[in-house]
Amino acid sequence: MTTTPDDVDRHIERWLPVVPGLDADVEGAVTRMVKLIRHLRTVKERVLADFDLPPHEYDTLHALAGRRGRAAPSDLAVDLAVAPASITARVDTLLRRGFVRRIPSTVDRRRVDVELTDAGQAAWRGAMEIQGAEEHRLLGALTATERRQLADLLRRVMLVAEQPKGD
Amino acid sequence: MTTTPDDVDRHIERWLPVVPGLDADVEGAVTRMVKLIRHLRTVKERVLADFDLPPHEYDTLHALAGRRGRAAPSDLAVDLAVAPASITARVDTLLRRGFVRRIPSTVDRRRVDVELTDAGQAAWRGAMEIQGAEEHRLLGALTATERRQLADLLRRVMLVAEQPKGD
DNA sequence: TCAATTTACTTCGGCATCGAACTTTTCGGC
DNA sequence: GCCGAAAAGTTCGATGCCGAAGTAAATTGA
Repeated sequence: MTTTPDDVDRHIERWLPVVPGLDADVEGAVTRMVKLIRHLRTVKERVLADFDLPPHEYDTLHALAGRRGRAAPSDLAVDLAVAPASITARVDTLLRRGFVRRIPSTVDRRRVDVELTDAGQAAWRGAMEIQGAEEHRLLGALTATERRQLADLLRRVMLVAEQPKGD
Repeated sequence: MTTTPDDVDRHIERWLPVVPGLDADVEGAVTRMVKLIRHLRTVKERVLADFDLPPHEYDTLHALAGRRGRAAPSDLAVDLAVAPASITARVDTLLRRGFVRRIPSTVDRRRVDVELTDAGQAAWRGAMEIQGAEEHRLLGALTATERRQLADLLRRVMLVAEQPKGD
């Protein structure tokens, strides 16, 4: 019963007088997700700095690895939820660092696949192996059963988010 | 038992062969948080577009409102987790729209408080009242008890995130 | 009292992002 | 086959952001 309050409990207390209709559980869940994700992003940036990899470059390598080392720019744009123009810029700088190469398609001459080089693969894997340690540290606050519970609750919320509002 | 799989389940299945050591519950929880927050941000942007308010302008008004309509730029920088230089720029444009005014402090002439005007207050409140509807729609997938459960699980994770790693 | 330090904010330069316009190539209907 | 529409990728211009340097004012302490 006597659970320790966190930053978000204080946050909500501070906002209640300003917005009377506030639901502590809804606002609490959403705000905690925002802060947790921001925390993970911050830690990730610190880790990547040691590898001399800006986050957006790492993310691009990561997306490529997820496509088994080869993908079209438009695929990467979708996977990374980023404008196609940004992919062009990212690939340009990764090219200069020798982490990827551009391979013009022979069957469809509009397309130019992007491929991970060995150096790119190595850079990604090196940074990746440290990635996720912080996620496990945080989620280690829960038991295995509770982690499953959390993942399941979030899945049910996700399913609503995936449905367009009009349905 | 036969829960419907969501995008994240497919995401994890796709990544398992690439990263064998993947924990489905940890990765699932984190990825769902990322995607849910992104979804909420997207919807928020759509809502704000109707009010002709770029998100960062709204956020600034929101932070000001949370300080009861008056705050120092440095306070806003902390609340918004943004560089002080960005606050200057944001206040400049809000000034042009008549949503805030700068009030030089009489006691400490380095300080320049930022104050919400009536127009700014109205713009914020107007957009705010629609804000959160989507949060409630998503969290509506759960019962009140489950929402409390979710908030509680996330609080325990938050408490770990708040502690510096060195402890 | 006054010089050194600290604090508050702004200006500046560089980078990443985006939407829109553009080029090239392919596809579809007739 | 051929012409208009669609698609893939790039270029361009504008915007927001940040870190670092700059300015001005207050505080500290000898």
